[in-house]
Amino acid sequence: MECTSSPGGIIDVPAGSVGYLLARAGGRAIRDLNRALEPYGLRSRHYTVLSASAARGGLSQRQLGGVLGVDPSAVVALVDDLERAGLVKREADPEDRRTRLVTLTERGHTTLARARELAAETDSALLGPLSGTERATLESLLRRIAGPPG
Amino acid sequence: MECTSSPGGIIDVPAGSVGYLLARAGGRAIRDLNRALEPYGLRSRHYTVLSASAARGGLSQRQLGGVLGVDPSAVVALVDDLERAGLVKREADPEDRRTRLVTLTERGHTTLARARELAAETDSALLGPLSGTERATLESLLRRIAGPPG
DNA sequence: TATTGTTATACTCTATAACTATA
DNA sequence: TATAGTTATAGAGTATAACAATA
Repeated sequence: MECTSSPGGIIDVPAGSVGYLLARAGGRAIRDLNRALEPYGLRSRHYTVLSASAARGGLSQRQLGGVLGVDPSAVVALVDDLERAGLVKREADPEDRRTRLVTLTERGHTTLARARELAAETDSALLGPLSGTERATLESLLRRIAGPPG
Repeated sequence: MECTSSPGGIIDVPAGSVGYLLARAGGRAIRDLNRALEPYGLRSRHYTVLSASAARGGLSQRQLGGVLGVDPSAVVALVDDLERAGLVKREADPEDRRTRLVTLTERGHTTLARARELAAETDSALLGPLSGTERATLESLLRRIAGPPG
């Protein structure tokens, strides 16, 4: 009977453990990023929406949901938050009046830049125990298994 | 403007992306395992409780929470479910009448064995794109960053 | 008829505080 | 007083169905 309080590491990992380790590390990554973004009134989901909108320049909400693997109804709430904070605008699509193109405001771009820094710092803290090449290896392996959204 | 429907892979990953990839892969792992366990009326959290209880043989609920990184109040609900399903028992601790030792029933052991198989299959499916050595590398890297529970 | 955005709803997960019985 | 278990509750995340406007 050793280390029952376990304050230093993972002791009992179920067989079939890689999924468990992924879920645990992923949960930690989200919690850490949420904490870092808290002063800006944002959460990690807002950051991904902001980032995807900037990268594509005027995505519809349906496209946002597809790219990020988020349900369209959830996208509505996230864009609501960002619009209320003045970080994005919903603009009319001249080609289809059903869709609303999400674009970043100037303030949205500056906030995104700051959020990127915070995300990079959070990543560095999480990956602290790993060397540079090990981090690259991990990212490469994760990209191959993370698969499509959903 | 390429692949806006993105049915084949992750296209727009925010900078500071390893955490994002971890969260995405971890979410997928949990969803897949939950789906596999559904016919048994269990979810992934039940499986970890079952597995940890078997490995240590008679853990208190407080210890379970510590080992798994789950809040004690959540442990109560999980053990309630498992006890109702006849998979675990709450036994009196002869040394401290406050604590209740969680142990597996015979049926709990057989169910755990089956759940282990399903978890291993789920892991294999998730890690399908990776070779054996790559899987080992991934697991090793994850163990170093997953850190203590919580 | 199909699709976009939207609302409403529900269930899981997580986290916190407070209560009880024991220590 | 401190701890183990428990209860209640609230928030975030996720998923589904249905509806209005538009295609």
